[in-house]
Amino acid sequence: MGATKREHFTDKQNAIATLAKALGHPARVAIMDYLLKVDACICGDIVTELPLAQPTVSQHLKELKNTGLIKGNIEGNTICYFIDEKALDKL
Amino acid sequence: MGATKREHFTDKQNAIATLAKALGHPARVAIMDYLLKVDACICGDIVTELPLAQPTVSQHLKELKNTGLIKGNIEGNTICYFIDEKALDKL
DNA sequence: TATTGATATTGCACTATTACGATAAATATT
DNA sequence: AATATTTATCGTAATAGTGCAATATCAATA
Repeated sequence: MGATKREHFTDKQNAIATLAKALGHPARVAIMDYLLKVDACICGDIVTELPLAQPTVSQHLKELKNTGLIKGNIEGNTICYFIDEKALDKL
Repeated sequence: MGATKREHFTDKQNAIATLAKALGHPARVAIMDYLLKVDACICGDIVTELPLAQPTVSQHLKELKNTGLIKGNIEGNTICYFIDEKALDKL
């Protein structure tokens, strides 16, 4: 074994667990903190802000995006990330 | 690599992440659900309630206890688990 | 005290997560 | 078009988490 048995739990329990898991890493908490503070920013700012390499940050951003906590707008060369207020309400 | 670089983040960010991580598994959400519903119960009830083997449940209970979300009173042969209201307030 | 019952711990197999260098992809600039 | 800039993806090493059978522990009871 080794994999979480999600199918044995309710949708609501899985939904809460998924949201909680997304915030279960300090880097992702730090990203949310930062986005709350600056309202919206480009990805590069977050990479500068965090003590992690760019690919690692990109990976964390992807996870936050996948759980719907943040969204990203492509603006030419850069990507503007911001918190999805709807998702934030769930918390 | 592979381990979370906790030392690079603030205490608050790590504290939030630790709490969130504890709730980042549906089994642990289910345990909290159950304890909220019945107020307090003995460990065996949780094992019966969950679709997981006893050692696995015991492990999840340990994690919840370690993060301070629940507490356990030894009552003779059994252990009575209940939610720590103080910890719940943090959420 | 031998047995039963409840919970915890150990040991192990398996899967998932974290981190980062290298590199790709795509737009902007020269 | 060539180059620089920004972000994503790939590949991979290291660590962490999940689940369970077997077993240990410890109180209750026969």
